[in-house]
Amino acid sequence: MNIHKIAKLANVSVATVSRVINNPELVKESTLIKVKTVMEENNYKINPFARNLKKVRTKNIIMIIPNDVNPIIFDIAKGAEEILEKYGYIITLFNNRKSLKKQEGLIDMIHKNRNNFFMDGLILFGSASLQEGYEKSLDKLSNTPIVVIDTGAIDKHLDTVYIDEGISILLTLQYLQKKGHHNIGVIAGNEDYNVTKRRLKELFINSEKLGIKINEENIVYGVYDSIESGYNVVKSLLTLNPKPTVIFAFNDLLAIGVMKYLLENNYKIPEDLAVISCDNIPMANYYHPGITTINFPGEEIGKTAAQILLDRIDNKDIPIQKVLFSPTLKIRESC
Amino acid sequence: MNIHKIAKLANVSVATVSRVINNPELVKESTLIKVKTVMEENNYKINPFARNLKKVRTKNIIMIIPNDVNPIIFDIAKGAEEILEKYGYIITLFNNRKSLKKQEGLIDMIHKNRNNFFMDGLILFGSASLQEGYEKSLDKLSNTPIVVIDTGAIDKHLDTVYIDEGISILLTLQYLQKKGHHNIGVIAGNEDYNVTKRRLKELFINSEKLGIKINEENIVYGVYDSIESGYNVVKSLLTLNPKPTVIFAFNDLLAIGVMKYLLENNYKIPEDLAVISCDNIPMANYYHPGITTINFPGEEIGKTAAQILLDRIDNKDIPIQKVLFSPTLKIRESC
DNA sequence: TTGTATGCGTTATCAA
DNA sequence: TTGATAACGCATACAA
Repeated sequence: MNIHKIAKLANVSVATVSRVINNPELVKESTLIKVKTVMEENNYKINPFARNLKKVRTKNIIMIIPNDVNPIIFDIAKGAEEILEKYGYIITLFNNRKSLKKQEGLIDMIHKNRNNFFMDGLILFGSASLQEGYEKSLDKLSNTPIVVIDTGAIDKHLDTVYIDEGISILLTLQYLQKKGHHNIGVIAGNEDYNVTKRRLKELFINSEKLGIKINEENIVYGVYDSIESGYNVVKSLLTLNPKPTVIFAFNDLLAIGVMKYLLENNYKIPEDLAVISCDNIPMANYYHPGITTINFPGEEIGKTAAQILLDRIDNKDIPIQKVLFSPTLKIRESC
Repeated sequence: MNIHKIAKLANVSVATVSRVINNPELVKESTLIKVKTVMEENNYKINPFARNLKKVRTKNIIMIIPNDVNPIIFDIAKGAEEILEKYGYIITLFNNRKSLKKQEGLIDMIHKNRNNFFMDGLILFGSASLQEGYEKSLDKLSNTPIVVIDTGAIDKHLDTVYIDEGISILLTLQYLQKKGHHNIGVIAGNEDYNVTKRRLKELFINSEKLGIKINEENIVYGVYDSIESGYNVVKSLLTLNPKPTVIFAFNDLLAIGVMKYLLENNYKIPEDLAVISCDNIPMANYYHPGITTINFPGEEIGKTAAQILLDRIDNKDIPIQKVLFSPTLKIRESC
């Protein structure tokens, strides 16, 4: 069923049918009703391929997320939605697990997939998980409006909502110092992620600044989306001498793995060993004991990203925007 | 930059350029190289709108998920991926939070969005969350191959991979009986979900069969994706007289909310009060104590769904397939 | 091995 | 207020 058949059935021209769809105010009431009835009766649906061949806005925003675990994503999506829906856009979360499994660069995945998806713009969550050299891949997407939500380094060429990891680390270290912890065990996430490198760099800078010493051997690496890795890698930190008095995990999932191991082995948290981390996922509140963790203002971040994207869609020539968000520390029982 | 310009620049016809893209084996080596070079130099990208106007297979499968929480989804997706990727398909998780917020029927959302996305088929997870009357909406999608993964009632008209809730409930009750529990508190999920109705029905059938009495007042309702609701609604069960000796939550998130409340209030689990639930999300293993829960064979389910979908894409006229999967009980410390 | 011509379903321009 | 028709970019049957 296409526009021609509808036209024939309604005894009008294709142009009139098109007007009924796109500019109904230009069509006489009676023909409008007639055509609409025919469309209804025949369950006519517009063909987006043909339509977009004429370069009409799709009103679709796609948000690419690098993994299926970190729940801050949904807060961000919620915030972005709130803004975008005012302008008639639909936001769709797009999560290609396959590309992750294959260690394919995120951007290359987008590039490949964009041929298969309509969109007016892209919110790209987590250059954090992008491999080195992704900037080159990004060029392929030259004409697509993109906003990056980034916990790693600031990219020069793109609009970016940036989460200040320096503050995360500083807040954590200051709090630990205040609590009297001098010996910190660190469980970082995937070694090759920008966010990991960035946090470690900030860790060195800020610990030096505060006069806290963190030995190389006190740092181990887990996998961000694997609770199990937290469970496993903490063991090596417990063999250190002197033993750390607190474990700083780079996200809540790692922290949960750590705590499970500690609880199973009859450690009291935080008395025997404290735990602190980043993300403030809902589970951080409902684990027992509750997890002290860095909170990122997800909804605000989403709203800002959406606004910037709309600006960019509206006018490709405005200057690049960078917005910085600062996290806060959510204190619970684990530390 | 389009196929015509490339043709002109390379001094060949559009047909040849098209062949370079789609049937390179039909093109002479030297022209192939020449055309490819020109395409490269001009950063030529195929226009998917024009291409799909010609009804080419997109090799895209979309999996619609009803909410962003239940992690079994990712197991299923993993299984489905494994099969689909053999045939060159890409599976994409598609999660439209907006439609959920608005309580819009899931199918209506798909219908609206399908105009904006290319796909050869659809894996529809959870008629569980579909509202009554969704079958009518489904008709709109008449021509799209669909496989439903369903924990609720079997739909007559669609290929379905079905999870046997009768067995889930039976296994749970048998285990509780064996452990000597006669007074069971039940925390069901959203009252209007098919999966909830189905489980409650099975609960009545099987408890009767086993001679276990479950009073109406022992059943309260939470919200599947809200840990907090589990935390809150368990309170009323604790005021019952006699007090239940075990809480049966309809999913792990609810169970975690329950356990958080119990642990905060110095209940010993399972000595003072046991907890059992459904889903076996990773966190069920890493909560402390570990949660005894019903395990669904997610990967197997995904593989089966993918295979059925491929069959359907291949031949629209084969009879409807129904496959039933049985869950198992994963015993940990909470019960 | 390559080229010509046509159709895919829609929108937009122009004329009536 | 409506209609005829030319694009849009690509794939393909047919011809050469």
